Amino acid sequence: MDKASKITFFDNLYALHDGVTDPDEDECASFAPFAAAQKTPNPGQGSASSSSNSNSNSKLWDTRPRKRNSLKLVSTQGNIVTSTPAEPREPITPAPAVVPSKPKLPETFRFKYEEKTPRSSTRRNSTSTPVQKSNIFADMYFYFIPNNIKNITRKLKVQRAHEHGAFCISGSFEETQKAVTHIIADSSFEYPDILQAIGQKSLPDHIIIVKDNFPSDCIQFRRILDHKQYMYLIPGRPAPKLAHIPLDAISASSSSSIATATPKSIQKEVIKQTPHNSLTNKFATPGSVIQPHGSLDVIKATPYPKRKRKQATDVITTPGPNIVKETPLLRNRPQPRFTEIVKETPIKGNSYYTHLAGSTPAFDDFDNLDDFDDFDDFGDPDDFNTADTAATTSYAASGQLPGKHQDDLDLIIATAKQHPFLDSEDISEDDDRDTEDEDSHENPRKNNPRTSEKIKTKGGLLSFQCMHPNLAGPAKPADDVGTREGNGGSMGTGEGPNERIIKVLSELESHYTLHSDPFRALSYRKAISSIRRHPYPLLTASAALKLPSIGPSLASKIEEIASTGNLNQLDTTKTSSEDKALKLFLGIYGVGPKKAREWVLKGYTTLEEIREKEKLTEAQKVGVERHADFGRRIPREEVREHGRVVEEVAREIDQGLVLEVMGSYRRGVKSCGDIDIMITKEGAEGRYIKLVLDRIVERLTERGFLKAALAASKGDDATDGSKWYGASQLSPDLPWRRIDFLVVPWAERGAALLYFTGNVIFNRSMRLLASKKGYVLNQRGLYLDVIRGPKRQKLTEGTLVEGESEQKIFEILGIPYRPPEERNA
DNA sequence: CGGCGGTACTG
DNA sequence: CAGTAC
DNA sequence: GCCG
Repeated sequence: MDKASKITFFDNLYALHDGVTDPDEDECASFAPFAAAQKTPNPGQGSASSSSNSNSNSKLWDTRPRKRNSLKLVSTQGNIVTSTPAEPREPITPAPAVVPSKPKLPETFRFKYEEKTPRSSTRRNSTSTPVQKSNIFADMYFYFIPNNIKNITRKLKVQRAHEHGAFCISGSFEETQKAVTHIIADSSFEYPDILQAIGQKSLPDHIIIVKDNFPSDCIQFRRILDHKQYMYLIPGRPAPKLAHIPLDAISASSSSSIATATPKSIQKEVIKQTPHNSLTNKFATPGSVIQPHGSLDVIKATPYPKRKRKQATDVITTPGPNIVKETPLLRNRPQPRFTEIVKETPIKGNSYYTHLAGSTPAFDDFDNLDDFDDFDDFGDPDDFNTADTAATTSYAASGQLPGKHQDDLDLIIATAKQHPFLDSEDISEDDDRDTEDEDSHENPRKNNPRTSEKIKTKGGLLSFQCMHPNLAGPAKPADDVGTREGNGGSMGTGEGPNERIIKVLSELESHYTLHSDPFRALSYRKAISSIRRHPYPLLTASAALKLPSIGPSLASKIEEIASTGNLNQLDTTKTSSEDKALKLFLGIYGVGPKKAREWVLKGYTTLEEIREKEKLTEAQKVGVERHADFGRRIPREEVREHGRVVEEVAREIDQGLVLEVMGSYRRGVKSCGDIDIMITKEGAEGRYIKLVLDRIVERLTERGFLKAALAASKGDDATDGSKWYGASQLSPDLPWRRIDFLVVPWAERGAALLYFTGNVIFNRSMRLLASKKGYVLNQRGLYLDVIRGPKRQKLTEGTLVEGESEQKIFEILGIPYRPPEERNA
């Protein structure tokens, strides 16, 4: 069911650093997303700052929204703006051994708040925000480092920690350290930095030091996670003197000796730790121990716990969100030229190759290839999403776009819009143009009269160019600009007013992509695209909020970037080794997010380790062995040669077979990620063709051309979708190549051709177009009247309108035919 | 709160 | 069915 | 993480 699948899906997800909102699984409706609170306006706030004196050096940070709408605290001058208690309050210095009873916080104990985002409340309805969301951090004393809330992100972290029961201490560490149970360090801090920050030579073992993603992870999973997980560890901290204690033992013992929790937390199996562990409890160091499934063992016996358990397990093992620094983004890559000429395929000599071999993922160096094409024409979710973004965003601000990739797509859309057939449709565009807001909304439903006008002016130009295939070609690969290391704050460089923001968000996006949070990554991509189309510098959250695809969370991040030049969350600029490994493993054919993550958690970092220690599926074996090969681009000429060989053999078997090399080759691109070959025959049944495919494969294998099979259609008469994925090699001195055979019924060859020729972005826009007109376009054909039931289930196949001819599909959709070379969106 | 594309093969 | 690929 |  949906619920189930959702849960399992979220199994994959990581607790995010600052996820301002909790994923909010179904069971925990009680945890209102923080964002909601943030949005809520702040009516009477008069007494708030009634604070006063009390210059105790140390205080608790009370970030908790008091009423149900406060927030937006002001950190006037950077330093701890903390609240000052109205009533003078003793510095908190509980005796170490004594468990401090939870102090009641004075009502007036709070930050100063300020109205900051005027329009905010209109955008999202404000959910009521419980003052205390949970109590998982009860009796924990957090000392944040840096110990201030200058940074909005940190501010939020403090706030959230507090909302979940933690005491967040500010002020001199010296004075408060007896109370401190946890040091929450900014991810950019290493152990020495921390010592320096608090002015200590060393730290007692009982104080837990974790990275600042720890609290948010705990909150997300509503458990105190094991702080010893690598993603929370602070680099450089000396190993504890105590011998390492097996987790099992610990969790066992701890689960029984756990302190009580609030009813709610019990319900949620939140295990609480006792504070001030040290003396009495040396082994069961708080946090260290607490395994989420302390209580899971109980559950184990119940019928359904499988999922639960799994989830819990995942929780423990979830690697922290580490930011990947460089990741080539599609949009930054140079646009391919569509010249047929293949001049010396640019294989950056051996360096590229060896680079790959040297355990760096193949995808790293795409920017270096002077001809770039999407690595994976159809499978890459990124491409998909990018396409989506572009497809739905249209022409806006064409002028400002110095040849970005989306231009092409915009063209398609613009073209479509201009087409007579579509004119009557609701092809909307954006809303008013009064503000700086240059954007079009994604799914606007209104038919703005001015729209057509705009299309004519702006779109007119586009549509003109649309007639000229190579529009996007000359685009200057703007990769240098703004990509430079430039630490400088607002380094605008010629590119755009918000390059810095875009760059930072891009890093986050690739981070989430790497860590298998595809939809969050999608949101980032959309946001980036939106920002990119915004011709003015974004300075405040409220301004950013006005852009489409930018919500509260991103808006606050944008403001932070605009003001500080970067994002605290990103400070970890250094790509962690875990991330590198993750990336490496994800690059292996047959290895996806699950496996890659599992392996990383096991501590593997190289292919060799995997090869030796892991049991692999057949495909994965090939993937590991040929990792370097598969990572390499295939020169167009070589693709052609592969095609030739296959065709030759095919013809020996049946003269009537029709073969076509699809994919990026068909689009005329100079180097391809793989080889896609369609096999069909007029009047032939699917079953026959399938038999033929088997024979072809057989022969090619004998011949030594095909080296390995990765996946193949089931023997039975797979009417359609008969396919064969594998590897081929032209000659012993060349790399193995990924090659796909696709058996297609004659009647569907047009749709198949269209679909498998791509590129993804183009496909996307075609689909979008089709759906706007009430069609469904897929790899089998163009359908009309596909009826979907409630649960998005297809009730009716719909009637096939066209599948044989690409041209006709274009025709029916009402757009001019575009030869493959012009489909490089 | 659910959707974010839709389908097929492997184990 | 989950994981992966296209 | 955003949108309808």
